[in-house]
Amino acid sequence: MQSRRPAARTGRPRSAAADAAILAATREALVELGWSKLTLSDVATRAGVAKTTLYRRWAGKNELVVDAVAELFDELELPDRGSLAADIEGVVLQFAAILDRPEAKSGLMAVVAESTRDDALRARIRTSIVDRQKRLVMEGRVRAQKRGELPGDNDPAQAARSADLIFDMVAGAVVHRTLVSARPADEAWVRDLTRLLVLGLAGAARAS
Amino acid sequence: MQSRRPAARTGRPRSAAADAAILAATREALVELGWSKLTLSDVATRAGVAKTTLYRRWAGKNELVVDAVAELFDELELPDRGSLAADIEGVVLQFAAILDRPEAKSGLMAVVAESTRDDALRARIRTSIVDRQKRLVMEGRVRAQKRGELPGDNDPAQAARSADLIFDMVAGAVVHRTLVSARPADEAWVRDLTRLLVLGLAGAARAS
Amino acid sequence: MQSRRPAARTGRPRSAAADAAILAATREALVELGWSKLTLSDVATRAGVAKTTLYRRWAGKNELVVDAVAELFDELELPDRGSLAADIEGVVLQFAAILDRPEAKSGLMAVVAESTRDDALRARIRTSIVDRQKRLVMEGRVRAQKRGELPGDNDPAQAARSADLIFDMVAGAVVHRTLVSARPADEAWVRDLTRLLVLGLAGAARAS
Amino acid sequence: MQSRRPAARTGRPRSAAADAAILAATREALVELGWSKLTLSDVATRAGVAKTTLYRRWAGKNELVVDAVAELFDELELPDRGSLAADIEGVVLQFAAILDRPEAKSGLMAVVAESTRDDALRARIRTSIVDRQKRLVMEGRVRAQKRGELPGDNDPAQAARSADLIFDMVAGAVVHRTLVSARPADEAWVRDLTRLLVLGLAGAARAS
DNA sequence: CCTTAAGCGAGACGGTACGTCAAGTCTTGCG
DNA sequence: CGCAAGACTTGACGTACCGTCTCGCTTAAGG
Repeated sequence: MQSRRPAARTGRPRSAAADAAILAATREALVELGWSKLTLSDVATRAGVAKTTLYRRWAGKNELVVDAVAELFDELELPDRGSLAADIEGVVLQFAAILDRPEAKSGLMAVVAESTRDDALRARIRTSIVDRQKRLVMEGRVRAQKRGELPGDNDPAQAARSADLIFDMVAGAVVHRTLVSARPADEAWVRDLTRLLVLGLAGAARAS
Repeated sequence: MQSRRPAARTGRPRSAAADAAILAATREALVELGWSKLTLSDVATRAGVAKTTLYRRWAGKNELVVDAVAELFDELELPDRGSLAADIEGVVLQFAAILDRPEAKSGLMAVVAESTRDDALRARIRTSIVDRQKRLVMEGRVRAQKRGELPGDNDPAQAARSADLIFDMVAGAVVHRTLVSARPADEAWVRDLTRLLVLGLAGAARAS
Repeated sequence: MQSRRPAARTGRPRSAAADAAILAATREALVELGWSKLTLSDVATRAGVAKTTLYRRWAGKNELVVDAVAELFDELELPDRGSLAADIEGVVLQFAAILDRPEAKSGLMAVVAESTRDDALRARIRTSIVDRQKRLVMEGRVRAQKRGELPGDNDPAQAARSADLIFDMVAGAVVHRTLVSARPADEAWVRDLTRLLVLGLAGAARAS
Repeated sequence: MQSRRPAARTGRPRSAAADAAILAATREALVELGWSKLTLSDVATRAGVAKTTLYRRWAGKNELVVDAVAELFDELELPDRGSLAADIEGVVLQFAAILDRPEAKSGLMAVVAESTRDDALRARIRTSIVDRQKRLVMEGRVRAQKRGELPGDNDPAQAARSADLIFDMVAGAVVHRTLVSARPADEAWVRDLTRLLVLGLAGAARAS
């Protein structure tokens, strides 16, 4: 999660409790203050930790917030609800629920914005957050193929392109709905989204 | 664009040139420095204007950047390319091109992130940027209905919901592709996106 | 009092009332705010006058305050109380009373401090304020000589030196008492001061 | 000299060198710029210190200048020259020499002016500067009494009043001579001042 | 068990930007 | 041309965080 140190074997080991306290304090501060007013001094105080301890483990605000937010997405999973549409609805609702929490709202978009000028940060976001979700898309696709809801992949490259597209559309739609349009991604909306998507996929399967 | 003052007729009038210079300087600074390293002092210097002049017209960094970025979207338009799919492709490519510019990338997501904690800012974003694009969706819908590509609106409320959904999906997908996935929203990708969407709409029209 | 303009005969003449209003407003602001927090904008507002009008007549804060304070000293006079000691006591009490007013306290020392680095300002202070008081010393001396309380001036240069010394001692003592020691220059104190001074002068007269 | 903190034993200790550098830089800036153009930013730069360091130790310009000027008066002492008159002359010349230095001229009167509206500042001036000098008056008085030049104190309250008066007269005269009259408090002038004072004191002793 | 190297808290440090304020100038339109 | 109004440039203000540093103390592993 944080910078790997190459096997320091002597000296006092780092407190494991501090990490958890810091990440929790970060989320708490995100809720209360939002990204732009969050300060590392404040986080350190909340965590009952010195500023130096914090800087020893994270390079700065961006990295810290990525890790703090990433933990929120660990709870995402893909339950088997019996059909492609139901599976999608389930996972999208989970995603929307996470994104509706203020610590995710405030933090996630901000680090994405920062990542437009910081490749290392973008890589960290991808590793810690995005790829974790994309895995769900792949699993859902395989599961739907087993069920016969989607055709098998004749062309693997085409399959990857399709997965990327679906992922951008679904994740993008939820984010846009939640943050830009500022309206809730509730069950009705998710049902409409899923319906449009599944119909599109079905049409594409017929056409190909 | 900035706060309207109710017709002050006495005293020296505000320099109109300064507004343009400031917004241009803001975009320039966004390109070079990105959102988080952009400072109002620097913008003022670039614009050849005093910091106080800047604060007299905008409440802060957020408001300024919204206005600076909003001007980028003024060039969006919906050319008639003969079919719904072609129209969508055309406008999405325009949107993607704007979003690919560094001043838009850096600035837009940052103010969206800020807006999660600032209702006035969100309203400003909506007025200055979002609604301008949504108008294109409405126009495209009407045009497609005239062509017979889409059924007429039996239920206006349902039509609005549908337009909102499409807008969130398309805009969200482009944003997610560009900023999160960090891959270009090029013609091939846009064609795939459009195809999936049009098939979905067609399927929905059949089903209803 | 203010900068002399050499007979402008065309255009709208300057409002004479404005001068008085500005100086009164300056004293009022001195009372309320003190020297360092007094601003020319505020003075202009109080006087119901534009800032430009103020700058057209005074070069800056220092000059304005000198003139505003100088008017306070116009009321000083040397009443004939029948003896040197009584005359001194009378005028010193008057001086102490003026110096006790907050607009004098705040303003006078500040401009004196400024004048250590500004010869023109020092000259203005001397002309407008100091020499007006020193005249009283000279008058008192002559009057005492007429009464036979002091010997005539055999040596005019020595007489001038003596007058200067007395002036510095008396004025300096009152200022120091009032501002530095921050205790009132009341009747008892003035009587002690006068007694010491008159005894000294008498001793000097005997010794020469 | 600055605010006493009650023995903080944790954290990085304050640099002692910084204090000296800041006070020296303040005096240097007073010489070059005078009180009103002295800025704390400039002082910080001269001292090779961050502005925050300066504000951490002094509340503002006034407090800083008081301390910077106070150090100048540390060199004052009362040498035993054998007679009351000679002792007075000696110490007055020292005082005049200090007051003639531009950093004292510029700074001292300004803070006195400010102190008319700031009781804490006046107390600081009194503690750091005034009382240090007044001690010299008391010592001189005792020494003269031992020599038989002045009568013993029958009435202690009267003695204190007398000492206060002498102090205000002498210090006030030197200040007035130097700053208001703007003429040097040289040996001849100091001799005249001392003579008048000693004659007055002698007369008072005879009369009582 | 005892050295020893790192972790740790506290908080001072040099910086940079903030948003505000006052100084003094300039630009309007009105009288 | 005087004047009121108010926008303008300039530059200092005092504050807040940044990320680094210097202390003195604590803590575990390894000799």
